[in-house]
Order: sequence, then structure tokens, then C-alpha cells
Amino acid sequence: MTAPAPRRSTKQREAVREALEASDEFVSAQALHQSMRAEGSTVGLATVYRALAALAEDGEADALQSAGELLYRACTKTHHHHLICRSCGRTVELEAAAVERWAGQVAAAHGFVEPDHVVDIFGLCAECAAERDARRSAG
Amino acid sequence: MTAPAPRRSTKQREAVREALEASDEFVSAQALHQSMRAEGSTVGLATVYRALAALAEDGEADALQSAGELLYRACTKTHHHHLICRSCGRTVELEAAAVERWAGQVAAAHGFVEPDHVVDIFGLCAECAAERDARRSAG
DNA sequence: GTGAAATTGACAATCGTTCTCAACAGCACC
DNA sequence: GGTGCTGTTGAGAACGATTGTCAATTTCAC
Repeated sequence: MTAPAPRRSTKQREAVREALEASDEFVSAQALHQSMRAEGSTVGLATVYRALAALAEDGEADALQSAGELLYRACTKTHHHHLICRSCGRTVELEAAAVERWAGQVAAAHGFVEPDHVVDIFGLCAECAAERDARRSAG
Repeated sequence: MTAPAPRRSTKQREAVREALEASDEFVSAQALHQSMRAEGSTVGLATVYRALAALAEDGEADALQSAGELLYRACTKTHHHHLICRSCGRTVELEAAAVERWAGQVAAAHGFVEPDHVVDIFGLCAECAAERDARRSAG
């Protein structure tokens, strides 16, 4: 086992957690840092990165990579997946017991153990789709 | 629409394609470049990046991000997913009509259109698991 | 063969992320 | 309320992957 990682609670980490929870979407560390700065915080960029990594490790945030960036979002602690609008970033949390089972079965069938999986669906949400259609028929 | 992108066939691009097809695993552009250099090619790193991006765009290679790196692998052109050993990189291509359907249904249920999805399963392949268990019980 | 245009390779530039390190702050103990 | 140990912070440098630049080269239609 690794060391139990004593984790102190600090103002900065709390601030990062709050800022993250204030957003419904996946945000980058950079963007979160900027918005915190804009609200008067003097938090450092490195601290935001560290806090987000800690939150993700503790299961209080979900992380995903998109376009070479690490994005974070405050999430429920239970295992789940995401449906993400690729235009506005709106996110819906999904439960998918069937997919979990499928992943486990497929892994086992090929002799793989300790399966972990990445299942995310990207699309255009209704609003963004409507907006785009309006623009398209207008253009 | 963007321009039809005239694509010339060059020795370098062919070399990159061959090098990629010679690997069963997902490899990074850097690693591919190194191995090509090691075999005597004088191909440039930027060229490898460009060739891989072109292959991925043409559907001749699949790309995924892992640990902040872009990894590529020569794949069949039909849509599929991957079961990847997180230790040795061994990869199994999966077809999963059920998951496709699920993704489409879930997206539609939430008003999302043009669903695209990322479904990859990571695990330990039988060999790597056995190896680790042997080491564990020995240690 | 000729010419226009895409491609190449070396290198610089960019961008996100992590590291370094001295100053600081949380927490357990007195 | 002090005191000390140790984790944490913030600024900037460092890092690594990727992309841009640009002159020289190569491809391809003619």
C-alpha cells in the first residue's frame, strides 16, 4: 500500500472545490484558475492543478481529456458516465448498469482482469442543435 | 465545407503507415518516430505527427489519449472499440452493437443529436495478471 | 520535361502541466 | 495561547508533447 496521504484542509483547496461545484460543465484547470482570479482569489495555478488532481483522486471530481486538455467536473461519488454537449459543454450524468456488465463480461472473455472503462458520449444538446440549424437555414 | 484536401502519396507517409501497422499496440508519435529512425529512416518528427493525424482523419488509424499522450494504432475501418492491457498495451478490437444502440438511445432521450462516443476498456491481460500475481506472492 | 502546389525536415514557438523552493499555514501537542 | 513538525502555497522556471514556420524538395497533371 502507498502511504495514507495525510491531506490537510486549506482555504485554497476549499475554494477550488467550491469553484468547481459552481460549474455544471467540465472545465479546465486553466479556466477554473482564471475564473477564481476574476473573483478576487489570489490562488496560484499550480495549486489549482494540485487541488483538482487531489479531488479527482478522492473521487470527488471526474476527469477527462478532451482536445489535449484535462477537464474536471464535480461529480457524484458513485460510478457513472457522461453525456456531454460538444458545443456548450452541458453534461448529463448517466448510470449504465448494462454497460458495466458488458464491459466486465467482454474483459473476462478475453482473459483481462480488473477492468476499468471509459464511456463518454459526446453530442449536440437540443439547444445547440436548434441554434445551429437556425444559423444553417439562415445562411 | 472545407476544401477536399488533395493528399499526395509520399514515401514518408507510406513509411509511417507501415511502421504503424507493424505494431499491435497503441504507440505514440514520438515512439514511432524513434523506432523509424532506429531502422534507418530519416523521417522528421513533424512529418510523423502529420502523417498520423492524416491516417486518423482518413479512418485508417484510431487515436486515443492516455496519460496526456496521443496514441495511434492501425485499425480496421469499421467502427469499433478497444480492450487495452494497461500494462503491456496489448489491444483487442471490440464490436459492440448493443453499446452503440445504448449510446444512441441515451443521447436521444436527453435531446442530444449526432452522438459520438468513446468506449474503451482498460484492464490487465491474462499474462500480465499472472506475472503480477507471481511477483506478488513471491514478494 | 515543366511548373504549380503539396510535402518535407530542422528548428522555433506554443501550450498545458509539473517541478522547485523558500515562505507560509494547519494541526497535534504542550 | 505558544511551539514545532510537516504538508501546502505561489511564482516562476522547467518540461514535454504537439504544432507552426519556411526554404528546399518532391509529387503529379499536363
